[in-house]
Amino acid sequence: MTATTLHRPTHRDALALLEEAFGDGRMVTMFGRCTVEYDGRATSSLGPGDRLVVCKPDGTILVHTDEKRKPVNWQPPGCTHRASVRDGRLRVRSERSTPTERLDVRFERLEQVSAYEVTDRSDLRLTGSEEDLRERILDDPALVEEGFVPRATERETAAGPVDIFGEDAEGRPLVVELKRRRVGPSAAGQLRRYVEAVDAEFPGEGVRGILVAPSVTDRTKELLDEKGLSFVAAEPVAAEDGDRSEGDGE
Amino acid sequence: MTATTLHRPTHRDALALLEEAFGDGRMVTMFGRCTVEYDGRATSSLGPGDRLVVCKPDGTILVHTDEKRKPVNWQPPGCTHRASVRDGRLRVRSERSTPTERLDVRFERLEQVSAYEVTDRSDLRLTGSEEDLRERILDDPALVEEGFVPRATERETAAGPVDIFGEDAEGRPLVVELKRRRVGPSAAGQLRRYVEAVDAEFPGEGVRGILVAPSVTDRTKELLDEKGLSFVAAEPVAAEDGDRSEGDGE
DNA sequence: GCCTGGATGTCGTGA
DNA sequence: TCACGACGTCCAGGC
Repeated sequence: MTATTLHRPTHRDALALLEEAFGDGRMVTMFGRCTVEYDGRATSSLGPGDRLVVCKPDGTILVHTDEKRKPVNWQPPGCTHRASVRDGRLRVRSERSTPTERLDVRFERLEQVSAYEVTDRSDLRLTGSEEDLRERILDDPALVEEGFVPRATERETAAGPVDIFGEDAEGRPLVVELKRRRVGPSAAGQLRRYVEAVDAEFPGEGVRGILVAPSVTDRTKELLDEKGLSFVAAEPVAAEDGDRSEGDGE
Repeated sequence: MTATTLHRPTHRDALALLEEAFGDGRMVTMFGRCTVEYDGRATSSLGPGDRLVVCKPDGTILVHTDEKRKPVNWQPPGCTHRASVRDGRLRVRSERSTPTERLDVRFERLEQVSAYEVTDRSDLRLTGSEEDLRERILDDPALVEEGFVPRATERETAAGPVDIFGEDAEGRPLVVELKRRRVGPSAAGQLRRYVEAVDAEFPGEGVRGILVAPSVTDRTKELLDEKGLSFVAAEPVAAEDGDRSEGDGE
């Protein structure tokens, strides 16, 4: 892990560092007054302003202003970065094909350039996802309803894969759609399509559909009722029973 | 526009710069070996590794590895950043309420800290959006079909606002759903919901629905056909007729 | 504040 | 490669 930084570099010096860093897979940040042109899936133009530009060795480029979580401009992984000096400005160009996309950042003034070497990595562990909800229900199918017997996950249907497919206490086919958080009408439509597809496979068997999520919007509940579908409240992680006090320390 | 940088600072020096920068609204970057803990809408834990951390004055914080476009951890705008030294490590904590979310970044080694002052701004101009497609069609409704007469945009229905509502050459109500790029089955479902809602308003008038997009997937085309809906190919920006030669210069 | 739907969404997975 | 759906989606706009 090292960091190399140039403060108010000449374009020539900045160019040398950029080419070196792009070549040996270092991460780069630039800060300065620049314009940005993008052409690809859409087309955009960003007038002069102060921005932070991040270039990653996997081909990602991010242009950040001092607001918002999303970069104002970017390119996804897989792009090729090149730096050059044109008309007295330092230009960083990032391109890819399929789809054809190009991003040009032109600095009229560069306050700082840094190159960082990344050596240590470690993977993220995340809980609270839809997969956690699925595991929870497979552990305890009664969370959906008494007597529910899961038979398959991601079972293919004409309308796409069903999250959990099984039988209810009466032996009727049961389609379960999972959502990790509060849902809107689209989930009701999704479940309806699945139930119709499965119904076509098991005519006359009275296929049922249940949406499992922490909660649903009012409109969604109406839609479910109209279609003869059900909602069951469940969270991807078991709710805590006690409240925690949270101080500043550890 | 200024940049202040500390190379391999002591935690004490880094803390002083962070507090100063958080206080006067500067953007901050940090690079070093750190762990990250998040708890909020989900829960995650990231073991030690080299990362770039960006703190914005609007309360955004981003933790980037050397891969991917998305930060591995983050907080959205509106959070409060605080820095402190705990157990010999520099800790940056970012919190918000509604929902309650907390992010802790703990540096065991800090290679560099920088604070940037952002003064100049400029807004992004973007073309190729769904709104551009709408304007194109309102300019030339025959792009949808000969004789189409738009009557309203964002017209409210029981299923939500319809992109363009109008009449066909026969005077029948026509619902137009716009998508700026190639679409999947969800768009067919969305259009179907709109058409059903409008059909309930104009019983017996033979309400029609047309999906306008650059292209659709095969499955989506099937779904549209099943429901008696149509697809018309159109791009948000007029396609160029000639090919451009693209050199490296300007 | 909640709800809704677009996005240069990004990202993983499977065919 | 494309299609499809999840995501701590983010985000603007309405109410």
